Parts: sequence; structure tokens; C-alpha cells
Amino acid sequence: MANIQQVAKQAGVSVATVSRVLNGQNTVSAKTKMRVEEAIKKLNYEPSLLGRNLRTSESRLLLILIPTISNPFYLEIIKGIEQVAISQNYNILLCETDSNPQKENIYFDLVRKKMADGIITMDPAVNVETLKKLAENYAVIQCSEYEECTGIPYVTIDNEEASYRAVKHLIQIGHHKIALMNADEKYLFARLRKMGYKRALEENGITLKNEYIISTSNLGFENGQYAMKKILNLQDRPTAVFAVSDLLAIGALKEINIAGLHVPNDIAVVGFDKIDFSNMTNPTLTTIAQPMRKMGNVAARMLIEKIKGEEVESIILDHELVIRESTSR
Amino acid sequence: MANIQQVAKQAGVSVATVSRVLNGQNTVSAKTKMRVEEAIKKLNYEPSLLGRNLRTSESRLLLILIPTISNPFYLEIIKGIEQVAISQNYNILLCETDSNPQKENIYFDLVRKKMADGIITMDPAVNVETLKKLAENYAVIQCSEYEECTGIPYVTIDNEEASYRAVKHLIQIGHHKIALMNADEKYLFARLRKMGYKRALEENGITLKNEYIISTSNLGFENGQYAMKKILNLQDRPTAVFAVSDLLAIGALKEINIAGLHVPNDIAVVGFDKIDFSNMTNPTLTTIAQPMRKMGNVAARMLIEKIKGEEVESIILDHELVIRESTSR
DNA sequence: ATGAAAGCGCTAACAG
DNA sequence: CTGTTAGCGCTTTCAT
Repeated sequence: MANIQQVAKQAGVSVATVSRVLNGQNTVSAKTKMRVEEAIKKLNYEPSLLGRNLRTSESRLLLILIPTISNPFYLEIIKGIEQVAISQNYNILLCETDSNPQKENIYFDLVRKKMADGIITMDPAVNVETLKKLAENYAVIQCSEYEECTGIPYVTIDNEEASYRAVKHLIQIGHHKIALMNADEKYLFARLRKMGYKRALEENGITLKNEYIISTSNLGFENGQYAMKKILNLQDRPTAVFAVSDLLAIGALKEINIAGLHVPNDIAVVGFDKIDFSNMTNPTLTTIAQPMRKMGNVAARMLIEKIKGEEVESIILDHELVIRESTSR
Repeated sequence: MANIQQVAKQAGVSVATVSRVLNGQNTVSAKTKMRVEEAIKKLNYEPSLLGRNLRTSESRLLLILIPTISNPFYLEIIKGIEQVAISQNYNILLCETDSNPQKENIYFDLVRKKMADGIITMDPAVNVETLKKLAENYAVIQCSEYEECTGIPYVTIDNEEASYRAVKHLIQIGHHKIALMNADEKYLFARLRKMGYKRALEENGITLKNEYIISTSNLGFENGQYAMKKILNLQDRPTAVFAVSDLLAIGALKEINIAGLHVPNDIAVVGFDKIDFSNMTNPTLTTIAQPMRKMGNVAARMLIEKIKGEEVESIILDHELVIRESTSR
């Protein structure tokens, strides 16, 4: 494994010249450049990023923290991040945290110890204090899920308004008895979506029934099934369900099906996220579309600005209600 | 951001002593150690891995290449890799390649340029020549999917035998007309699973019908639906389908359901991988279980040995046929 | 257009 | 037990 010195020797030039060729500086004569390139090829030389990074004190590596890779919601966001990152000559690396603060800290450490230039976190279960402290000295952006009080810039949608619109849609097509299948309220988005749900009910003179609000520990398919079972057992059964994730909603769909009921005739269902799969269910799922690709784009841009030391403002992106079969009569 | 020199100065010792404390060497007196630790805390010092890695010429970073994070099949393997990696003081980073050789090359470059110590690839669509060349100078292990001819160590299961057993099971419960829903035969596992399928038919005197073999470009849900549509349109309709991935099989399940047919009474279905979801379908899916966690463990162990410069042998792990509702009468 | 040399932050061999 | 020092591989300033 050759190093820059050996290349210089082989080409009969100084290491400075090799470095210039490596970095595409045009202050090198064509002839010299050729010689250097030949030497590089001959020695099968690969410049070590460790040397370069130590010297320039940057790694051009971006870390993306996600709770789990098994939720398709993150797919498109990651693509969005990647798009911008690559165009700016950064590489991205995925870090699965399982919402485990210890694991998270491993990746934080990579930033603290200069192996990565910044972090985009999509993990809502983060250790807030640690994250906050990290952000004091390093580049951190929150994407989709966030903690307001940390002062860390975030990109997200208006969760309260999105939820409000979803529920309002159900009311407009005639529903009064609407269940909310929510995530644990330790998450900000869960609290916000509950607020939107309440506002829609209030505005339409519908009294809130606490037994219509079900919390799930997790946003997965199985949780949706489980929660739907509970809802179906209510004495005064709701005629509509708003689930705060598509996976939850799909679980609900299955459970309703098993119970021999029909969607949307017996029970209407609305999801959240517009994952690809939400269009492949039977019936297809009405859902809130988050601009995931754009969210990724924006998050990456914000992070790179932050790395450059610029001031960064949080951004709220638009969302959209996508009406499909699960709420059509 | 303090460096080791400033810590040394603050503590009134040499950088060597600070380094010793950092690396937990017990050749430092308790008193000195205390002083150093205080200085570290006071200056909020974080040792730079760039310096250390340059010096030790290792990064203790392992790269895991996966085609896409959206296939749950990889989840458990990754957990297995992580388990071993962490125990040996390595960190793992996920790299999504989208089976795109260019993207792949970005991550290969990270290894070539010393930012990572090795790679476990689960990407079957790899550029074979590039991979082979990479493995000549760097630590590379193939996991699950592999190319025999590269000479790169791999851990996998006996795909031919697994397929043979799946098809034999279908024959044993009375099926003669068995379709194979296969991946593109550019993949070794697809060729091997086809061989197993053929062997089972031959051994039981069943003539192979070419129209019973459907190739899909991809292992996803939608491909399964699409392929099943084709199969249902065959004039002499099969009574059983062996799909080489659970996602394909689940797509098939849905399509059969849409056609108003019943699984397993009208058509039996066998999948492959035993992803979590395969137990949540209706009916639950008979499938081949790969020892995914173990596969991850083994892959990580092999890679770390390889990094240490040891010789590494390829390994074939056991698999298991899990019989569930989709083939029960 | 090119080279000499300093230095990024760290570890480890050697000396004491 | 601790300090001095060389050097990992690179970039970049300053000369020439």
C-alpha cells in the first residue's frame, strides 16, 4: 500500500506536487501531471483519507440516525438527504439506533471524535440532554421528529394542522364517532396530532370521548392490529379511525377485515405518512403525505450550512391529504 | 476544541501520559491519572480519532452494504453483525447501495482510503470485477448472497438443498403442479434455488414445465403480485407456488385472495426467509428459515479475522423448513 | 511551476 | 512512572 511519498519518488517530484495533482489544482504543468498520474497508477496508490482529514480537520461524512431501518417511512427521506449530500461531495452513513441511548451515543461519539462532520437525527426517543449538549459544539439537525426546547434546528411538517385536516375530512364525510390511534405521548408529534384531533372535534361540536383515544407503544403493523382489536370491542363502536402512521392503519385494516367488517362502509380509516405500501392495500389508504424527499433535501442542506458555521433556521414544510378508498363512499 | 497538548499542559504532564490515561494503560500513577482526568473534564476534551487512526492505521469501522433498507430480511443479519462487532470494539455503519455500482464504489472507496477497516456485502448485484480487486488488498466478506468465482470468503446457506426441501414438502402433501417464482438468474441464489426445484421434481417423476417458472426482477411485494397474476392466467393452473422470498410470497397471497381463491385449499404457497411479517399474514406463511442472526455473527467474526490478516474459510449454515398455514390442509 | 518544511492530533519506542 | 521524540499521510504556506 503505497503512500504519497513513494508516489512522489516514483514520479520524481515532491509530495506537494503529488498532492496538487490529487486535488485537481491547475498549477501543475501537463507533463508533470502525467508523470504523477502514471506513478499513481503504477503503484496502485490510494490517498489515505485519514491523512487528509487530519490535516483539513473534516471528514465529509454525514451520519443519519434512524430508530429502525424497518419503517419504510425513512426510505424516501434518506434518498432526499443523499441527493443533496452527494452533490456537495459528502457521503452519508446510516446508523440504526433501536431508540437505544447507548447506541445513539456510539454514533454521537463518532462526531465528537471527528470521524464525521455532522448528524441528522430522525430519532424521537433521543436522550434530550445529551443531544442538546452535542449540538452546542457540533453540527446537528433534527428531521421530521424533533424536540423544540433543545434549540436545535429542525425540518418538519405542521403535525397539529395535518391531524386537524385528517379528522376534519372524516367529519365532512359524515363521521361523528372517530377514534384516534396515537403514538405514545412522550413524542411531540403524538401530542401535536392529538391537539389537531381535538380541535377538529371541538370546532364541529363533537364531544371528545377518552375511550376513543388509544395509545400504542410503537408505530408498527402489529400495534395497529392490537389497538384496533380494542377499538372494535368498544360498546359504542366508532365509525372511523385516524391512525398516526400508515403501518398502524394497515394493521387496523387487517383487523377490521378479520372481524368481518368492511372499510370504508362500516369503518373508515385514515393513515399518516403515505408510504408506498399504503397504495397496495385493499382498500387503498387515505393518508397524509409528508414531503419526504424534500424534507431530506432540506435537512441535508441545513446540516451542511451548519457545518460551514452558518446560522440555520428551522423549517416547516407543507403536507397534503391524499383521499383514497379507505374513506370513499 | 481542545487537543491532547492542551490537556497535557493543563494537567502539567506530557502528551504521552495523557495518551496513556486515554488508553487505559495502568503504568500511570493514580495521582497523575486523576490530574489528567480533571484536565480532560475541564477542557471538555474529546480525543480525535483522526489522529489516533492515522497513527494506528485502523479505523475500527465496519461497513455493511445492503441493496435496500426496505427488505426486512436484512434486519436480523445486521443485528447479528452488530452484536459481534460491538463486543470486539468495532462500530458498524450501514450503506444502502440501491444495487448501483457507482454508489457501491463510494463505499468501497471509504475502505480503500482507510476510513473503514472492512466490508460485509449482502449485495448480489455487485460489480464482480471491482469487488474482486478490492478484496485483493482489503478485508471483504460476502454474506448471504455471494459470487463463488471471486474467491472472497462467504457465509450462506445451502440454497439448492433448501429449495429442494421446500418443493419436496409441497410434493409430499400431494402437489404435482408447482410453480417457481424465482429471482433473476443473474443471481447465484436464483440459479441454485432453481436447481433444487428441478431436483425435487425429477426425483418424483414430475416433468418440468417451463411456463411454471416465472422470473421477477426484484424480490418485493409488488413483483409477487405481478408474477402471481401471470401464474393465475396459465391454462393449466398450478396448485402450489414456491416463491424465493417471503415478500414475493406475500404478494402472491394477496393476488390469490383478490382472485377469490383460497390458500392453501386452492393454491398452496411457500416463501423463503422467514421474515417477521410472514407470521402476520392470513394465512401464515410456510417458509424457509435462514439463521439470520447467526449468519450476521459469523460474517462479523470472519471479517474481523480477515482484518487481522488471518486466513478465513467460507461457511455454510443450516436452514430449516417452517411449516405453517399456507401449506396445511 | 515546483520544492522544502511545518504541522494536523495522536501513539509508541526509547530513555531515564 | 514519566518525558522526549519520531512519525503516521496528508495539505499548504512560503520560497524560489
